[in-house]
Amino acid sequence: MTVTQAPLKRRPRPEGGRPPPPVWPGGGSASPSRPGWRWLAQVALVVRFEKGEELYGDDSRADAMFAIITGMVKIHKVLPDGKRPILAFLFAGDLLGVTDQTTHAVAASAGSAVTAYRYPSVLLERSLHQDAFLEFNLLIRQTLCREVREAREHALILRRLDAAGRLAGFLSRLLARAQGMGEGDWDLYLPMDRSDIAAYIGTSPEAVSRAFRRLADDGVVRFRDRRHVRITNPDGLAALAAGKTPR
Amino acid sequence: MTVTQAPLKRRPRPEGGRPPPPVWPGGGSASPSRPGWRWLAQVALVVRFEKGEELYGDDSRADAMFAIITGMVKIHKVLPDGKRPILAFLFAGDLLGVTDQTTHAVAASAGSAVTAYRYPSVLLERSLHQDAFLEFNLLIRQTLCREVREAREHALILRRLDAAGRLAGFLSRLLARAQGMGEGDWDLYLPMDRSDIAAYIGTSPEAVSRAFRRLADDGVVRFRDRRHVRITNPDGLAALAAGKTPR
DNA sequence: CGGAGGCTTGAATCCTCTCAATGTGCGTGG
DNA sequence: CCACGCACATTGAGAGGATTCAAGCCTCCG
Repeated sequence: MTVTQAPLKRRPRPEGGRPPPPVWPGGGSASPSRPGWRWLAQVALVVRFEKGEELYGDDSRADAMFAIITGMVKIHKVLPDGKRPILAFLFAGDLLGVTDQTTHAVAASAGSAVTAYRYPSVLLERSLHQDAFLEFNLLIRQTLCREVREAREHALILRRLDAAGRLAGFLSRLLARAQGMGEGDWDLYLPMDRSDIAAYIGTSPEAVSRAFRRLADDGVVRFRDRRHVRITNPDGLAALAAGKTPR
Repeated sequence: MTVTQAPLKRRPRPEGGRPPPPVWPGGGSASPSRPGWRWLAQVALVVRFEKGEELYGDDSRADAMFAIITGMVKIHKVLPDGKRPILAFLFAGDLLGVTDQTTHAVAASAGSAVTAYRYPSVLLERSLHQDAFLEFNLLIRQTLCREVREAREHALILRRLDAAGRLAGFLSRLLARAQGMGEGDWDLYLPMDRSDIAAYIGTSPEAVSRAFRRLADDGVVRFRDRRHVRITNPDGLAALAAGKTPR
């Protein structure tokens, strides 16, 4: 982790990254036009992580939370056999590290180069008063509710047994998120590689490859290159995602 | 839903149910000895649901939250094909219906006869002041954090491909919960039937049956009857649950 | 231009799912 | 008190899809 700078009077404007679009930390994908958590900036440090670096580890002390400015973060667990199943992908604008325990139950690592605000809990507790406290609680609640929703959608994806269906569900969520943020219509950038997708939808990279091929053969998607996919048949994707072949 | 009574000056003491033990609504399995949310009782109605009745439906208005006094509640989603995958089981002491949206994203229905406190959001908003508001936020945060943790554990269970492993994971969580509440050591009561378990671990009732048989044959568990199981080899169960055959 | 890593494809094996039928337990009614 | 019936639970057989191991291909970067 690299501490790039301490915030001065104003939040610095992040330079526009290309694939993952920068967004103000607001805790939600739906509302970049939040009242603004200016008070949060008082205790924020801007930090940078290289791809693969850990923001925090499994069972590490929960001494800070983060707001992603640019980049992609993977939430994962480390299993006794060395597997690292991915439980969530987080992007610009997302908050992570929120808990009510003294230790994180999962690990977070940078899926790409990541810049983020870091909010040490100690400083947060000290600096929160009155209105700020109220807004903070609102923010936390929104963040946690979103985490619950996303975890449940993830569970619904994982229930499916056919890899194509799971992949379709995954793409649907990525698409919904991108469109919710005013992104380009049907063009999707995949910030993660095949094995990350596999670790998220609970299958092997080979199965992901085959599922992509199937979707492409069915005319549901079309690849520009390995990381850029265009949804050519949204209804077909939705049908697959909705559970044509659920368990 | 049946409104049994409006709370008077004190929270009524629920008569001791046998299989599912009654617990004060405290929002967590770990802390029945919470400071007590006495102020919550001001707006609470005690309601009763028969087995199968819905506490709230998919996409219904989020106009109240509940605290379970006795019984078991299933959180599920209704899929277009009629399937009703179960996302969570909730028991005495659990809070449900917490959200930051105007509508629930999932449905909740009684898995057994259920008595619960019902807290209409309108009344909650009106009656929360100062200290109560602070405690309320704490309660909400704890509840949501727990939901996130449980949803993630659920996802980890769903990742596994062998039915025995998934069932072991499910039993482990049930056991941890029971023991966390000071329950009998290694005897487990299953408040749900086989198809509910199947709907939760993402498989068919037949597979659940076969997985149970396998666990029994391996000497990991032993059935007294269909609903009472004794963990005869906790280490073996943990080994299976931890991922002997993960994906 | 060369190498390394990621991605894709191929073939054999295993497991689960589905469809059916049988067995068990509980509640009801006679 | 006993017998019946319904719902749940278990068991069986066949087919389909996924996982695994292994090898070849492509792309990107140095």
